[in-house]
Amino acid sequence: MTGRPTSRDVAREAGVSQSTVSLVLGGKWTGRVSPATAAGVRAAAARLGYRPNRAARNLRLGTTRTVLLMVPSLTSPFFGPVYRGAARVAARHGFGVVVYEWPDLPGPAGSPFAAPHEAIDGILASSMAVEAVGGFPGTPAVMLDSDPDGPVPSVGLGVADGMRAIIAHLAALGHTRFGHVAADVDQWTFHSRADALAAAVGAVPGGALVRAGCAIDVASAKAAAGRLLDGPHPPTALVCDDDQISAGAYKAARARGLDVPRDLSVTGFDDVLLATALEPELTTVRLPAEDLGAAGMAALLELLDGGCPAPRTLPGELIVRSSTAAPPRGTR
Amino acid sequence: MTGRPTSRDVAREAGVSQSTVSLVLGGKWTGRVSPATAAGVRAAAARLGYRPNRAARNLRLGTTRTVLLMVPSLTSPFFGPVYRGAARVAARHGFGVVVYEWPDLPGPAGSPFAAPHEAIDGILASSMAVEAVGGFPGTPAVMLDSDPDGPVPSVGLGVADGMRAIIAHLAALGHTRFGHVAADVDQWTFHSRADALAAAVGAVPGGALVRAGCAIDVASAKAAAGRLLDGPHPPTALVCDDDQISAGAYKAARARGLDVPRDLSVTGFDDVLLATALEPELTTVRLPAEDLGAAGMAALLELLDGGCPAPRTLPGELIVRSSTAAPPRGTR
DNA sequence: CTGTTAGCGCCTTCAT
DNA sequence: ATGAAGGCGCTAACAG
Repeated sequence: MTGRPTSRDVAREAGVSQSTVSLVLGGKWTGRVSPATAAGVRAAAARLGYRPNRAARNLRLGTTRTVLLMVPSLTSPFFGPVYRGAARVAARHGFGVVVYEWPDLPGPAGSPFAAPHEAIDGILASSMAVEAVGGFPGTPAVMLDSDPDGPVPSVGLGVADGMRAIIAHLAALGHTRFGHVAADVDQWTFHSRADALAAAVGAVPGGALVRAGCAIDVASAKAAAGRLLDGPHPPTALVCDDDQISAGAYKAARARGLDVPRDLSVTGFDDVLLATALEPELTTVRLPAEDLGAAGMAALLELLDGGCPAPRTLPGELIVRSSTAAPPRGTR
Repeated sequence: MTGRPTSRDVAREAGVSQSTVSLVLGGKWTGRVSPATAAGVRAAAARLGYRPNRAARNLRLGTTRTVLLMVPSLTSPFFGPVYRGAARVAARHGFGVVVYEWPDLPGPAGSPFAAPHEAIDGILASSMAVEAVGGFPGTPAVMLDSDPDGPVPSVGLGVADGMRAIIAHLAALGHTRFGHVAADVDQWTFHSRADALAAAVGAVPGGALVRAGCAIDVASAKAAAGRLLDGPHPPTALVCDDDQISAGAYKAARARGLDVPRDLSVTGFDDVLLATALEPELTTVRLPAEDLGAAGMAALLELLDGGCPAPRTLPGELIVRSSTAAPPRGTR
C-alpha cells in the first residue's frame, strides 16, 4: 500500500466495514458498536497511522472547519497575540485559522477574494471597517475592536475607558494642556479613542486639547508631535494613539531638548513590546490582544453553531510606568 | 437555487455539460471547445458568481494547494514580512499559506500534528531546528534561515557576513574589546552569528571578546549586558544578536550612566521597527525578511513541481545609524 | 450491533 | 467539438 491509508484500509485491517470505522473514529459509536470492535478499529487506525482526509470530509460535510482572520497588518506586534488566542480556541474545536492581511489602504484595496482561501466557514475581522467583510456576503463574521453598533456581532476593547483612565491619571498629576498625537487611520477604534479623549479633557477644569494626526510610524509621529510642541499652546502631556506613535513623540521631545517625563509626559496605547523597550518605559493602556482573539473566536463558533453571541467588551488596563510625571512648574 | 452554484449549475445555465465547463474554466480548452461555447460558459459562470469548490477539487486532485509556514513566534516583527513574502508568491500560483506558530521551547513541544491543518502540500519552516519538519515525513519542505547543510533544501540569510560587517565597522572605529550579548536560543542562525563573531574578533589585532547569554526579551538582555559591563574586562562595544536585545543593552548602559554611543557602542541585528524607534537609532544588519519568505516559497513550489531548488543565501546589509562611534579615549 | 449504499463537486478518460 | 460516466475518501441514511 503506497500513499496515505484511507478509512477503507483501516476497515480491511480491522476486519470491519468503512462505516464502522467512520462511526468509531467520529466518536459517535456509543451504543452502536461493540467496545471490542471499537478497540480493534482504533488499534488498526493507529497501526496504519491513519489520518482522515480533510478534503473528503469537507466535501461530504459541506464545511471546511476553517476560519479566516483578517488583520490590517501582520507587522504590528498587536496581531500576533490576537492570532494566537483565536487559533488556540479554534484548535480546541477542530477548526483551523488562516490569516489574511488586508491592508487598510484608502480606496478599493485588493478584494479579499484574491485570497486563495475562498473556502471558509467564518470570518474574524480585526480592527477594520465593517465593509471589509462585505466581500463575503452570507458568511458568518465577527468583528474585533470595531463599532459595536455595526451589523455583525463584535467583541470590543475598552478603548474609551482606557483613554479616560489616561486623562484621569494625567489630570491627577496636574496636567491641563493636552496634545493628542492621533493616528490618521479611519478605524472605529481610533475614532473612539479621539472622542473619549476629547470628552475627558473637556471634563478637566481648565483643560485644553490640541491635536495632530499622523500615520502609524515613528517618523510621521515625530513630525506630528513636533508640530504640537512648536505650536502656540504647547501641551505638557502628549497622549498618543499607539505605542509606536509614542516612540515618535519621544524623539520629537528629545530633539527639542525636552526630558520625558520631567518636561513632558507621554502616554501610549496597546502595551506592546515597544513600551518597555523605550526609555523611559512607557505609561500606556494594556489591551488584552490574546483574549480578544480568543473571545472573538468563541463568539464566531457560537455563531456558526446557530447561536447569537452576546456582545462583549474586554477592558484595557492603565499601566503606569516612567513616562508620566507632574508638569514642570510654571506651566499649570 | 440556494447555496453556492456548482459547476453543474453553470453547465445548465450555459446549456452545455459539466465536463465542458470544467475544461473551459480549467483553461485547457483550446482546440477542444469552440470559442463561442467557451465564451458562453464564462458568461454563465460570471452571471452565477461561480467559484469552484475547493474541497471537491482537492479531493479529486489529491492536492490541497496549501503550504504550512512554521514560525517560532508570531509576536516577533520579523515573521510578519516573511509571511507576506511567502503569501505573495504562493498566491501567484494559486496556493494558500497557513501559518503555524511552533514555540521553540526546549523539550518535546506540542507536536505540529496538533495543528488542524494536516492537509498540506508542503512546509516552509523558518528559523528552527530541522527536527521541526520531522513530524511530517514525506512532506516536501524548505527551511528558512537554517543550517544549509541539513537534509532539506534551504534558503539562508547571510548572517555570518552580517556579523563580519559589524566587526569590521566597529574595528574601523577603533574598538578592540567586544561584548557579545547572545540569544540563548538553540537555532542555527544564532550559532552561526556567534561563530562568525568569534572568528571576526579573533582577526582583529588585540581583539578580545566576552560573552553573556540571554533570552530574547528586553529584561533578560539588560541583565546580560549588565554582567558584561560590570565584568573585569568591560567591552567598549556590545554586539547584540537581535534588535530587541539591543534595547536591553541600551538600558543596561543608561542604568550605569553610560552614554550610547559616546561611552559604549551598541549594534543590533535584523533591523526591525524597533531599530529606528530607539534613541539613538540603532546600527544594525538589515535582514530581507520579505525576500526570504518569497524565495523560500519559490523554492518550495519548485520542489513540489519535481524540481531541485538550488540553495540560496540572501545577503544582509549593514545599516549604520547613531549607536556606534569611536571608543572613549584611554580605552584602546 | 454492523454492513450496504448513495452521494458531496470536481476532473478526466472514453465514447460519441 | 461535446457528453456520459466513474471515482477521489468520507459520512449518514437505511437495511439487515
